[in-house]
Amino acid sequence: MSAERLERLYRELLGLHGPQGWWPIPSMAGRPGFDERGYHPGEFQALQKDRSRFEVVTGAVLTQNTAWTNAEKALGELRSRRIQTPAQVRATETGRLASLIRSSGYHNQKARKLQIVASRFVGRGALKEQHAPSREELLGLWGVGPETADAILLYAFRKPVFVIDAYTRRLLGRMGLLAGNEGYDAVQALFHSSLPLDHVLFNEYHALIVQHAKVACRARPLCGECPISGCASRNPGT
DNA sequence: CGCCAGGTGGGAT
DNA sequence: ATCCCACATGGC
Repeated sequence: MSAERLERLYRELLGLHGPQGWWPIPSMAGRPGFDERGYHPGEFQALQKDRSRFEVVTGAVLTQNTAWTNAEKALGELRSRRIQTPAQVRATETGRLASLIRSSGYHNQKARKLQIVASRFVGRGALKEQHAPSREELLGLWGVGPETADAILLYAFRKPVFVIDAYTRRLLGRMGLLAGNEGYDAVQALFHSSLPLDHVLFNEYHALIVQHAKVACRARPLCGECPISGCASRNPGT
């Protein structure tokens, strides 16, 4: 079974890269006007948790098919303009929102997506963990596909759902664990049936896959740098 | 310059 | 159901 291979892969990635600590809200430290946590001094503490959670939701949309650094800049723009709550995102004129998140790419589409997603979370308690939306409800929102829905559930609401992305497919494909034509849910089922349903584990595991895909299992793989055992793709090339 | 980046929706087949 | 394409910016 692939369960052992997925368990071993996790241990190897963790040993290789160390804990990743996703979803860290990106640090704005050093930027003018921000304190060491990226917030202006004296911000209302009680709202920080909701803001932080909503920022994770926002980040999940902004990073769609986009380098995280570009999404992070857009998040910084929203933060510096105090557009940090669902109501504030919804109330911002769409064109202005788009210009603020320009660095994330697809900014016109993403501005629209953000306002739709924001609308779902407007209202008291809407961001509380016990009020987490269902996966089906998220998938019903225009602009939210399976990866974004799962990223929101896992990283914002701590639900044990494994996030499948292009990196996951590439890595597992090269390891010989995927044929290549499996759909999203089938790949996810591989993880769900092989591992304990633990949101901390899934959080760290997905982050480790991304890190490994960035430094070794790249589009052009650096197999010489990669000690992962049993990978089928340690080809002669490169 | 070309390729790649933590996808998704819509339209054609 | 499954391909194909538009959507867009920034880093290397």
